[in-house]
Amino acid sequence: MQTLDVRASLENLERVEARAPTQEAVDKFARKRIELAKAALETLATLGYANTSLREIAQHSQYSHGVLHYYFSDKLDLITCCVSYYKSICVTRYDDVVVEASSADALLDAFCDRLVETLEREAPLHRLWYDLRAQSLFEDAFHEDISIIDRKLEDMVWRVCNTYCGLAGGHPTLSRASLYAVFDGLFQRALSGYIHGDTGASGQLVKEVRDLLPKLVSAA
Amino acid sequence: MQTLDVRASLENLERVEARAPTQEAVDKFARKRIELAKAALETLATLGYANTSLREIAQHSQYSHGVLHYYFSDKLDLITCCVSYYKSICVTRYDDVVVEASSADALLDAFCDRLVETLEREAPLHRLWYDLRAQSLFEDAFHEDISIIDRKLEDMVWRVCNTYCGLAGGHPTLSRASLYAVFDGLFQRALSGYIHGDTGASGQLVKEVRDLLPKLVSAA
DNA sequence: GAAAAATTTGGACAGTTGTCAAGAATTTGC
DNA sequence: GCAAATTCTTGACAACTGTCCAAATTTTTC
Repeated sequence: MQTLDVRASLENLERVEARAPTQEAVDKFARKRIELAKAALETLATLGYANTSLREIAQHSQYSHGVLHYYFSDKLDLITCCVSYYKSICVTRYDDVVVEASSADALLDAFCDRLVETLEREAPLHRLWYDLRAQSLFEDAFHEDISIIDRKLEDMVWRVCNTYCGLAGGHPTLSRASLYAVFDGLFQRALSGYIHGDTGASGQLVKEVRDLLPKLVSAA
Repeated sequence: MQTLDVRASLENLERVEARAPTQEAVDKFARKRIELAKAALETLATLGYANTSLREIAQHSQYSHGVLHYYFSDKLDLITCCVSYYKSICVTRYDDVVVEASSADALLDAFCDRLVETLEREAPLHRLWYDLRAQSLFEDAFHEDISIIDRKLEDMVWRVCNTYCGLAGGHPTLSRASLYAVFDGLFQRALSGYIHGDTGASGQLVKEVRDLLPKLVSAA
């Protein structure tokens, strides 16, 4: 069992004299955790939290079910790791859209393109997000990680809106919370439509956003 | 087993000659279904969809677990019945607020009061709604019922906003979908805060709504 | 290349799940 | 008040759950 050793070295890293090999072992262990979390995320996104068991997760990875308890102390530990990994994927989705924007219209175009792209290509992952966010209303253990991501998503929306308004020569009329709420809500509706076979869902989302965003900038 | 008989009479109601007693039996059967769905809703709201079993539901009712399969064909049938019952509770929450409003300010006051009241008094029920809406992204069987409620909630928000704007001498600047999205999103955030012990969640929600709604009415 | 450590496997466990059925208890119809 | 239909209880079932562990396998270390 390396688990405890690695954990210990994670906490007492400074006091360990043979740094190099231990550090490497820690990294290796952490890398495997991420690899497994990645596989777990795929299964979770396919089946949903309520219908996903550890055995199912293991079956969709290249390992047996026992290995999960070698790298994770329990199911909660695994899910938490999944959420952390998810964070690293999702919160920077629109960053390049923002920095590369040269005009308000160009930003709006790029933003809509990216919205549709992530909606259609990562639909299962998005629905898992909404699933886990709902779970956090019942399981306190999820709350902290989920709410951190929620704030980061709010920041992301804020950057887009604020940059757009700046390029349009004004500033946002709505609060950060309201801006996040409205875009998240529209996206969630489009996701539901897309998942259930409404082929016009993406187009409708773009139409809504194109109609909405210009209204949210104050007169200069 | 009355189940099949009642089902049949539900479908072939017109062709049954002895109307009175059969109809009564049907009603009785339906009433018991609702009674059980009510109890189930409470358990679901407490534990969440993922953590609620039929035995748990039965334990919090006054019946044994076998009775659930007498009144419901399977778990899905029960949940669906719960969702239908939930609909009858939720979609008229703000109706009297709308019809009794005499001025825009009065409507805004009453709306905020009602928001806080339902947030704090029915928090578990609200989190169940978000939970089940997320489930509908994985289980096709849920989708239809959930999306019907979603539309009714959108209508509800629209009535409030439209009435407010009318009293203020204008009309809403945002689409129905955007209006629902933003209020639902703000409410969801407040719900999360309230559930996790943030005592300022209600106040923050009211502050957001009071700031938001006036901005959503066009110049006459 | 042998000893030691790390990693993986597969089975076992106790508990839970949805579902079903036989019989007891209750209500209904006459 | 009795027979029939109903409602309800109880126990059983097979499958599945998270967790743990001993042994097999692989990798690392010297």
